[in-house]
Amino acid sequence: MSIVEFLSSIVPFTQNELNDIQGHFKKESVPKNQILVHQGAICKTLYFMEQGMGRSFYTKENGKEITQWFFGVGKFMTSADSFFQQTPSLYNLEVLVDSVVFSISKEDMDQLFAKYHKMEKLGRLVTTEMLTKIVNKLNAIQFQTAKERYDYMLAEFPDIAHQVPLGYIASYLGMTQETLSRIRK
Amino acid sequence: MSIVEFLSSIVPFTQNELNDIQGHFKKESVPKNQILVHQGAICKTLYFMEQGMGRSFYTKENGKEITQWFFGVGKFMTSADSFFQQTPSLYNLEVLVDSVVFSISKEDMDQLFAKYHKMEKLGRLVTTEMLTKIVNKLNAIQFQTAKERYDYMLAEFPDIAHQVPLGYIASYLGMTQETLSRIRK
DNA sequence: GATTTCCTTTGACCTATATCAAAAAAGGGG
DNA sequence: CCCCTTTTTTGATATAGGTCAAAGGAAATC
Repeated sequence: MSIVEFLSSIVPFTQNELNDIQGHFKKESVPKNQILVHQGAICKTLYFMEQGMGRSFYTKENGKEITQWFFGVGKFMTSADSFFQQTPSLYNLEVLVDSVVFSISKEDMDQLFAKYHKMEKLGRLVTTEMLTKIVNKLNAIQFQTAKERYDYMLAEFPDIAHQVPLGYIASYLGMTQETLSRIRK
Repeated sequence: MSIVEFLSSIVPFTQNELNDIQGHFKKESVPKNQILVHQGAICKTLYFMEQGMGRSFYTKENGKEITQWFFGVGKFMTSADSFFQQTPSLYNLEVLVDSVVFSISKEDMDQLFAKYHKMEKLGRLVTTEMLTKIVNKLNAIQFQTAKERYDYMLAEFPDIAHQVPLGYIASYLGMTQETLSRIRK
């Protein structure tokens, strides 16, 4: 899914607007395992995942990695907090397979928000959708058994669930890899 | 904090705009324990808490109530999902003490979003802030001990933490009332 | 002020999941 | 195709927090 298709699917931009907006995005190929943003750095770029997949994760004091979110095709990938408030990112942003992304800087994005009311609306809608998803995850984590949480994962990220190491999923779901391994049977 | 003060603190509206916007909100006094939205109903109204406090909660099959969020002075109170997507609410919305709210309907809100680019921006910013807070709660729930979670609660809702029944807080934090009681010592 | 209802604490026991350790399986590069 | 690394599975043991039950306190109602 191209960024133009994505934008159009949410808010009805004119062709001219789409051209202008698209001009602010830069298409990039990113090789597997590349880190787009490091924990502690300020995230200056928003990415749209055209092809591939990624995750955000942080490293605990004990060195263990905790996956915080997965990003599939057709999603915006960023450390939302860090990008929008320009504060140090709590997470690393990593591409999990060879991917193609469209990137845009904070300044350009702000410009688009300011220029197009419709873009601001799109921003609001996308943020609302993200909010809903996080609430879903929260409910899963807080009130469901390990087994049910895995089912939630399969439902939320069907395409991703079978393509990443078990440990990534386990930490995303707030359980150990051993537990997840036992559950899958 | 009045709604006008709140709006102005986020986006610089003109006096005319503020007057127009304020005209769409209705001031209401709501008595303690009143339910503003019932689980399963579509939430048609957004509330701004001028005075008082509230919570969202749902009732599990076994009859137990789970608090999902607390709303203090100067916050918007709604079942975000239900309000923005007009889908059945997963939660009840309840006022915990005698309160004063400003209410606005979905239609009026959409009108304001459409009329004022700045309002759309405000919507985006408020949603982003909420997103950040939910992520914080998620981290607390997922990776912290019961003791640390209580500390998070005290930090996030200092004014509310000491004014509501222990059970409300316990379920919000994903633990039993007994556990929370033991922790507080 | 007494009574009833609600809220909080305490105690004994239990269970899901964590931890630690190691074996088994899968995958990738030369 | 083999070796080395990474990932997954399995086993044994430990523990935070849950569950159930009941006693104390507090506070609303009459």
